[in-house]
Formats: sequence, C-alpha cells, structure tokens
Amino acid sequence: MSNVYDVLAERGYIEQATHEEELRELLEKEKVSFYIGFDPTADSLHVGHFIQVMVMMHMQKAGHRPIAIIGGGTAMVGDPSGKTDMRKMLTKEQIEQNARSFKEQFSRFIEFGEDKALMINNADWLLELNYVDFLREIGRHFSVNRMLTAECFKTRLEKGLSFLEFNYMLMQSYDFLELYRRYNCKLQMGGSDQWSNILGGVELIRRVEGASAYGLTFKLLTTSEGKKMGKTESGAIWLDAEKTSPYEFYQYWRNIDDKDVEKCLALLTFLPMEEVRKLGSLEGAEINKAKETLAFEVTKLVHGEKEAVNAQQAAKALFSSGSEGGSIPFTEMARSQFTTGIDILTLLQEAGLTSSKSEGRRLVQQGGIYLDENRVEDFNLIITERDFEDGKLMIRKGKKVYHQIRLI
RNA sequence: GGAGGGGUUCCCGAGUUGGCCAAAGGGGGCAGACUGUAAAUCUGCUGGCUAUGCCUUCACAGGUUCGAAUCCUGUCCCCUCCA
Repeated sequence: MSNVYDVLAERGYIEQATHEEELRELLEKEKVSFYIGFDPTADSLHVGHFIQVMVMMHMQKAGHRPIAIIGGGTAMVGDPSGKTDMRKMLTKEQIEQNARSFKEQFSRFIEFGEDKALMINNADWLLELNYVDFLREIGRHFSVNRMLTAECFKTRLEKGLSFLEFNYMLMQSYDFLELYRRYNCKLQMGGSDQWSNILGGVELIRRVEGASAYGLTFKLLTTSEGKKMGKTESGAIWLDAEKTSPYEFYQYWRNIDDKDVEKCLALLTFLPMEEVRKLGSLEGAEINKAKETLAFEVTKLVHGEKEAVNAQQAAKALFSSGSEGGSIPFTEMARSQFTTGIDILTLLQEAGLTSSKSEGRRLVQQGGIYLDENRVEDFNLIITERDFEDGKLMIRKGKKVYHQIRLI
C-alpha cells in the first residue's frame, strides 16, 4: 500500500493513465516532479479544484514534488475542452491578481519550496514565444488530422472553434515540454477533460526529447446524477471563506446525496479507507453520521479545525433544537431601525434571503418563512425590538437556510 | 465580399393574420407535504412595485397605429452556404 499510485487508485481518483505499470514503477523508484495546471479564471479556487489539490497532497506526502502551474499564458487563449462556447478573455491584470489568490490558497495545503513544491506561471515562457519559431519547433509535431479526432474538439466542431482555441492544445503540450526541460517534470495530471491535452504533451516530449513522460487523469467530481459537483444555484462552492462561509461550506457536504457520500469521503478526506467503507455502508438514517463526518473532515481540511467545529456546532444546534449557534450567517442592523419597526419583506431583503419583495411575499404566502420557529403568516408583519431576544433574531427560510439578525 | 436564416423572460424554446402576451411548454430554481438537514414522488410559485391596480421587459434606435414581441426603416451581433 505504500505506492501512491495504488493509494490514488484505491481512493478512486484515477480515471486513466498512460503506461500504467511503468508509471507505477517510476513512482515507486524515484522522487517524481509532476504538474497540474490551473486556469486562473476566478479569484478563488473552488471545490472542483480541491480534488486536484488533494492529489497533490497525497503525492507530496509520498515524497514527490508537485508543480502547480498557473495558466497565466493559456488563460489568455482559453481552453475549449468540454466548453460549448468560447470563453471570455481575461485581462492580464485580472489573471495576475487571480494567480496571487491561488498561490495563497495552495499554501494552505501544500508546502512550497525549491525541493518541496513549486508554483509557476506559464506566462513566463508562453508570452515571449516567437510565432514562427514555435511553428517550426512545436507545430510540426502536431497533426491536424489527429487533433480533429480528439474528443475535446468534437463538440466544438459542430458549434465552431476558433483558431485561437485550437492552439490551446499546443500550448499546453509545450508547457509540459518546458517543465520537463526546466524541472525534469515527468508527469502531468489533470481532470479527465484534459486527457487529450495531456497526451499531446506526453507525445511531444517523446518526439522532441526522446524521453518518457506520463499522463494521468482523475475523475471529475460529479454527483451521482453526473452533474458537476460543487455548483449550487447561487454559484460555485469556493474555498475562500469570504466567498463561501465555513458554515455554508459545511452544510454543502452535510446535505450531499446518500449515493455520493462514500465517494466523497475517499476523495476529499484522508480518512483510512476501512473507515470510509464502513461509513459508506451505513444504511437509512444512519448514513447521516457519515455525512457529518464528511462535512466535518472536509471543512477541517479547508478552513481549519476551529471553523469546522464551529460549523458543526452551529448546525447541530440549529437542526436539533432551533436554538442559535455560533457561526451561522448573520446581518448586523442598527437598533434604531427597529424602534418604529421594519416590515418583514424589507428585512428579508436586508438579510439577503430574498432578492425582491415579491419573492419575499411569495415565500411568506407559501409558508416558507419562520421567525424563531414560528411560521410567518402575514407578509405585512412589522418586526420591532420586542421580537428580538438578546438583540438577536433568527430567521429561517425553508428547511435549511438560517440567518440571524443582530442588533448593534 | 455575395446569398440565406436568426436574436424572446435564469437556460432551452413557442409565439410574427397587430389586441385575449408579463408572454405556451420544458429545464433549472424556490417553497409546501412526505422524510433522515438524503433520494424519489406529489402540490404551488418563478419580472418589479407604495398591488385586485400600476410600471418595466421580447438585440438596439426610431416609425406606423387607439394599440406592436408581432408591421416598416436603420444599426449592432450570431449562424449556415458560397468566395
């Protein structure tokens, strides 16, 4: 069980790999530098990236060296894989800013240092490429016929694919070559949508350097229905506490589908596999224990133990007795606003629970709003200081969304 | 550059003999019931508001008309075929 490859396989990360056996041996024998690319298209990593971060952690633990590549150069082109539309192009400044946020977040999970792990922006070499040289050196190794048969371009061939995007594969392949030359990086990993791009790099290194390089892809984190996980109606689940509070983060995992629990425990926590299997095999209401463990462990990894405990306590308190907990989302409002009273619809909006008064009105009419566990019957209700206890008022929307108003 | 087709509410997508269109249907989402903070199922809702009425929406800007998503003119954008 000491081989990381086996660990990764057992936990269910691996989708496919080039030369499985060779790669396994390589990981057994030597310290391998490997890379995973990240597109800096947002200012924070989200849950979808986290699985890749987990892999880097596993690999680093096993003594290998992760190289996180920030696609500063490639982001300026946009990866067409799996997309139906052309991506928005980002400005250089945005990309740089995002790259900084990424690095900060990576440091929470991976130890950086010359020998430990690196983070590199591929803009370093991509931006100064000379077009003609690139074509002569790299372009000649790619067959358009072959590329067109690649899965990642198929959907785009129907809808239209610009030449700019068509080049993405070459750029990513070139990244791998460059990393091989500079850091002796022999392995590229990525989501399964990256398979063709990774293969491109592996082949390029073989042709240009005559050396062996390897590729490995992970399963994309999807729900049992095949949807991408980590997306909610209100957007992605971010690793940044500012964008997704630890409480919400915890709740996301707590509310996960029964069928996804075991998979997530294996992929997103470091719990031993025996325990993962044990938890995953719980039946009926019992499986809630597994969900609690999952939520706690993942929150702990991402936000630290303290936040995880807070989130867990808040959740338990709310869902078992309805009393308040420590870290539920809240809004602070001036006491003076409540001397004359404020109507419920406005209050809901202030708390961010509804986006319009009409929406609030509907919610109340349908019986979806509660104040301290009492259903609100009338949408003309006026809230005053007297409704508060200890300067706090708990509003609940639906079954699970809690929000507290605090007087200041 | 030439020929043709099209841009509708969160998304897909009806609607173009002008009024009955805040706009069918589906998806998604939200809420209710049932439950285990799960899934499935059933029900309701899904532009805004100082709300039985009023206001703003059908690419954009004008025009015709008592009245336009629907007709006319111009502009922008997208797609397909030809070069």
